[in-house]
Amino acid sequence: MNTTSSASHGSDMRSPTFDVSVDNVVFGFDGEDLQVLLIRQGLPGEDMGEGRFHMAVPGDLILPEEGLDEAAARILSNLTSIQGIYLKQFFTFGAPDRVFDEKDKEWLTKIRRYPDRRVVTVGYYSLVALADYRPKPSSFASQAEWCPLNKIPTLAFDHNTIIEAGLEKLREDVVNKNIIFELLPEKFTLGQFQRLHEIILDKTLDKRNFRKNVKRMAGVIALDEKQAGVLHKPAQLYTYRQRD
Amino acid sequence: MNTTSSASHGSDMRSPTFDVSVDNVVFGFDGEDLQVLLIRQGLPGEDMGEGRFHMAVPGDLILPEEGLDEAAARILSNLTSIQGIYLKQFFTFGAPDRVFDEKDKEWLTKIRRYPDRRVVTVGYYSLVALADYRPKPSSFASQAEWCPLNKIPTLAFDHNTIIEAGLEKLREDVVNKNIIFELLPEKFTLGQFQRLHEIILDKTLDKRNFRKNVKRMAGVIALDEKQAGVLHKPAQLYTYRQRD
DNA sequence: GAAATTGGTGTACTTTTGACACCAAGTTGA
DNA sequence: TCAACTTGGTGTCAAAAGTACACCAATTTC
Repeated sequence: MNTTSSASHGSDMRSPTFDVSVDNVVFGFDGEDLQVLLIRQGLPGEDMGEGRFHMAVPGDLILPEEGLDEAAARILSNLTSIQGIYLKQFFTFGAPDRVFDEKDKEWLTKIRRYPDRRVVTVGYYSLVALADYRPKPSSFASQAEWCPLNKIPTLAFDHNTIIEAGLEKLREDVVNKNIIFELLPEKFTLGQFQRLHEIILDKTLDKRNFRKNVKRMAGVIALDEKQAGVLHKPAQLYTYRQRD
Repeated sequence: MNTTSSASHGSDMRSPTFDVSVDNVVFGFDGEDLQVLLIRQGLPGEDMGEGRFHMAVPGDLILPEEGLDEAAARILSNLTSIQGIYLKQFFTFGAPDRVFDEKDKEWLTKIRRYPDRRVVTVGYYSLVALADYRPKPSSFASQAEWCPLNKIPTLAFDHNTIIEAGLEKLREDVVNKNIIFELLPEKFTLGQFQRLHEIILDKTLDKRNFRKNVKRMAGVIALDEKQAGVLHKPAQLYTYRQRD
């Protein structure tokens, strides 16, 4: 029984040591495509030749006195200028072999005090309306870029898995919670609204049925305003206000 | 920027140290009530006077080479005799002040090598049909007991919060996934089935409408068998087989 | 055999979902 | 200036799902 340990919150003296990180899958919608924010892994001044470094989802070790949500918000505010962005914890990844690629191990050697230490990472996703918020122009932001969902390359660690899981969770939440408006700009057209649904749910929707549902939706308000500067019939603009 | 750290997976040398644990909210249904498995925190031979120790949800630190699911399964198999129980990760709790009660701190001093180390815990829930599986009679199981959902006392750490969150997740999953059968014995009555729904969803359902829905449900099969030894009209038994 | 308890059944109405086709208002460029 | 292109915008019908509702049946206990 000593070797298998207790189920009553530890009655032996083993003491594994872990790092805990937060990885944040930032989804952005520009009215056309759904994109994910990626970071280039490289130190300033380093040779960034093609294929020498992985891209990764933004993330960091949590600080000693920092909560998880707090860490996720910090990581995000280091990259984008605007605060108050929607953040949601969705899954924790703790496989012992999360780090297996040699490039990733090398990278950890450069930036971590204990590069071999096992890291358990808490996955968050964030939602950003790209029309409203732009990446912060800073030394790190210069390494960040938006990547369309269907063009994501092989990433560092298990980050492809993390994005996939985040997207899956986003899908569920779009159906069950009221979060999709976090991806829409303040003023949006019903075309954009429908396109966003279609991308996230990965299926085409009937235009008339979709609009029928929007009419039934609380909080979606038609504005006295139309799109301008588009090369077709301008669409009416709508906005969303949380109902009480 | 040095003090706030990088968002590209750590470009400084801070190295916080954490323990990572798994806490498992085990739900059991006995045909009447929904119950949660609790553990009495105490070492063998210790004074277990009332109020001297907290109860807690079963949990343990994860082992150095162990995955999260694996840890959750180990914790559970140390308490119940049967394997293959449904397990699901639902949320990770990492507030810096998760341990604040003096009794809890004292307890950690007894069982942990580094009792002051911050612990991030990954919450799982499990589903058990009590008619089929019984707690394992072992030195630890003797400290475990089933507690009805509405009679849960003040628990150790943030375990009341963890149970609440687990129940909330269970609720969602009962609606959206096909998991409720994990709580039902192999043979069950429609009365039990409906009662289980009512407890989990916390609302009463119409009997006739409920049964209409069950008929529409794939995988629920009426058996050629009736309840026996009950003090009222015996009910027909049903079973569930996952459809292909 | 009466009382108590849970099991078991159908119908009518409302709401939601899903399928489906055409004209309108702008732009571009021949 | 008009034809071609592109997206915006609209209604109806049928099927499915949800909701409200009341009575008799089978067993046990006393």
